[in-house]
Amino acid sequence: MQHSKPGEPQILIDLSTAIIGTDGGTFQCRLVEDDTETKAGRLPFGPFVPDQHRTMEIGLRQWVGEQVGVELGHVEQLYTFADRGRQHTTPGAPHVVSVGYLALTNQTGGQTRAWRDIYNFFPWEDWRDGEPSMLADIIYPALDSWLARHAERRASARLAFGRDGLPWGEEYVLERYELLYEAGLVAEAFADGRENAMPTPVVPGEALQLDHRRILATAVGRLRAKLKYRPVIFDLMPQTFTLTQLQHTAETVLGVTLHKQNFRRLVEKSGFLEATGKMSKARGRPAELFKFRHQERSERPLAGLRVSSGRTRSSEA
Amino acid sequence: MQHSKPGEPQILIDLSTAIIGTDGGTFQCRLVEDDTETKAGRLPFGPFVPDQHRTMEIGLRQWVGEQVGVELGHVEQLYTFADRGRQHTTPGAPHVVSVGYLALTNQTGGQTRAWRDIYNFFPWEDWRDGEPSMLADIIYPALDSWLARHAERRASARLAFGRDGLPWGEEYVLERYELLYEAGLVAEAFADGRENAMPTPVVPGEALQLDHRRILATAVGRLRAKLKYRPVIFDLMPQTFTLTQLQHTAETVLGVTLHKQNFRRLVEKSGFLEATGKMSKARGRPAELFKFRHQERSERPLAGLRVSSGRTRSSEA
DNA sequence: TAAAATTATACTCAATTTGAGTATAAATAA
DNA sequence: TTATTTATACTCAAATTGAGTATAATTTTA
Repeated sequence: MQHSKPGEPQILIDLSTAIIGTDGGTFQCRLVEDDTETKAGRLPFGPFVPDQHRTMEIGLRQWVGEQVGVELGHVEQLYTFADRGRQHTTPGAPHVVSVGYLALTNQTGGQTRAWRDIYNFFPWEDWRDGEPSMLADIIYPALDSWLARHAERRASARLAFGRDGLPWGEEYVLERYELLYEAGLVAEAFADGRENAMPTPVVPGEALQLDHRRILATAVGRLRAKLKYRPVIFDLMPQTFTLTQLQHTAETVLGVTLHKQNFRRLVEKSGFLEATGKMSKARGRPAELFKFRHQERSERPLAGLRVSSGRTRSSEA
Repeated sequence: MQHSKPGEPQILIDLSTAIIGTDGGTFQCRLVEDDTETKAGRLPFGPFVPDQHRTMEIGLRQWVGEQVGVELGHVEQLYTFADRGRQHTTPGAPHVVSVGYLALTNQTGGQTRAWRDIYNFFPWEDWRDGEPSMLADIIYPALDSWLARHAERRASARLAFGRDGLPWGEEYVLERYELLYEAGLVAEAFADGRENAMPTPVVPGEALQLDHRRILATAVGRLRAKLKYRPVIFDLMPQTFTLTQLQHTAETVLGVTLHKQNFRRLVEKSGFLEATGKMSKARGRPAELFKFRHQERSERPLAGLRVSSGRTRSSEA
């Protein structure tokens, strides 16, 4: 039939995991600390070794355990990336295919250097204080100039960035990052030797090693989309929490602000919460502490959070 | 770092594509004709050869072109399967990982032996005439007997099959198939040598080679889910079509019947359709022919079809 | 050829959901 | 003790959804 003959170049599969958590109002991703300060960060990753790993998930849990030792909640496969030119490119070396995973955790060490704010890597994704000014100031001009020479990509750009009156779809994180990459506006495009890449990245935002920023973008996009139809948000929460904490977590992930009273209504009606009777002590009126009904996770089929962004934080003030 | 040493077993990546189309009321998948009648069918597939394929999509298009020659519309990656024991298991042979793809087409040769009705493989998924009786007669008793010994899987089974008053979620196609596999109730479980597998498949439904029925289940589940928030249905339609044809296609894919007047309202409001002014000639009152506005595909962000099943076809009669 | 059957399309209407508030309560901070 | 902060309850109009009824334009059949 059509199977590869021996002697053909070896394929190596890397398992890379974007471990995501939140801490107060920050949206965090766990990086590996073993690299020098000067080099770009990286996600925990390692090869899939079929002899040792019965499944890929077993493999990734090994690498996560060895490299960062975070306890994982929800784990899901994201996408398999195999395009040439987005990986280690040592000639003669095996071709590397990377399988990206998303993992959620509720233990974030807010202080550690290893937990980084995800919006460092995608500053244009955080709309909690309104539309980031860098879009109009930097990204749109640069993108438009590239689009002038690539008219065929205009429709994708309009959809991804919500131009011409289209809404900003918070889940199109990957589509936006890939357009910026394609247009040569992010650092990785230069590293990968794209002919049109700018020698200095035009768009603000920190790079990661290899294709790890692409995997992280996939993870954030998937998480934002999933939040709306599955109760995954609870994997990011501590044992008990107030409704405001829950809302802040949702806002942090989605990168938008939500209407407080309607958020409560939605989430209370969903049946996922159980009041503990205890109260939180902070400033202002104490709030009731809730916990997630693990039972219900399998019971209720969908129900999650829909976005209907209230006012922005700035206009609230 | 942690890369695989030379001498470790080779990895081979297979690219397998579920090509899906519809023809009138049937939901079809393209199989390869090269196999003997007695053997189970298979999807077009072949290895990913990095030297020849710049991307996996290029690879899959080659195998599809050579093996079935169908013109593909929308193409999307589904999932990467790597578990041991679900693949060629010749000892010493390279470990096979398969990357499944979904492709949509509007050219289905309804007559050919190669185009098979998808509901042959998943007869429990077709609810257009109401709940298939095999669920109550065969599947639930067998599953319950297995669940008695595997209480930890009960919650998943309730969600997947909509037991105990939960709704039947038409998109959980993969979850249902995998549960049946796990319970040893489908033919592939026996072929893969699961200890608990029944020697004769308990549940009706034709098998496919290798893990191809699993890939097809993933494809159907993804397609059903996607139909609700993206205008992918138009990739299954001919150039022009009536609203009834469009509805039948949606019903065929989703496996449920829909309320006619509300379907019209939804789809007309969506802005994806353009009237051609021409009329179809058939029985009854002629219907207006519409075409899809390709422009709008990128304009409108989401909007698709929500399921709110009307009456079943049987209760309609 | 007229009535029956078939299919398409227009329109209605109540129930529910959503978006955007106002009002009030219970704490801490000035 | 008054202001500030945060939480929670409740309202209300607009939009969407689910489930019809009514009627129009064909073909089939008696």
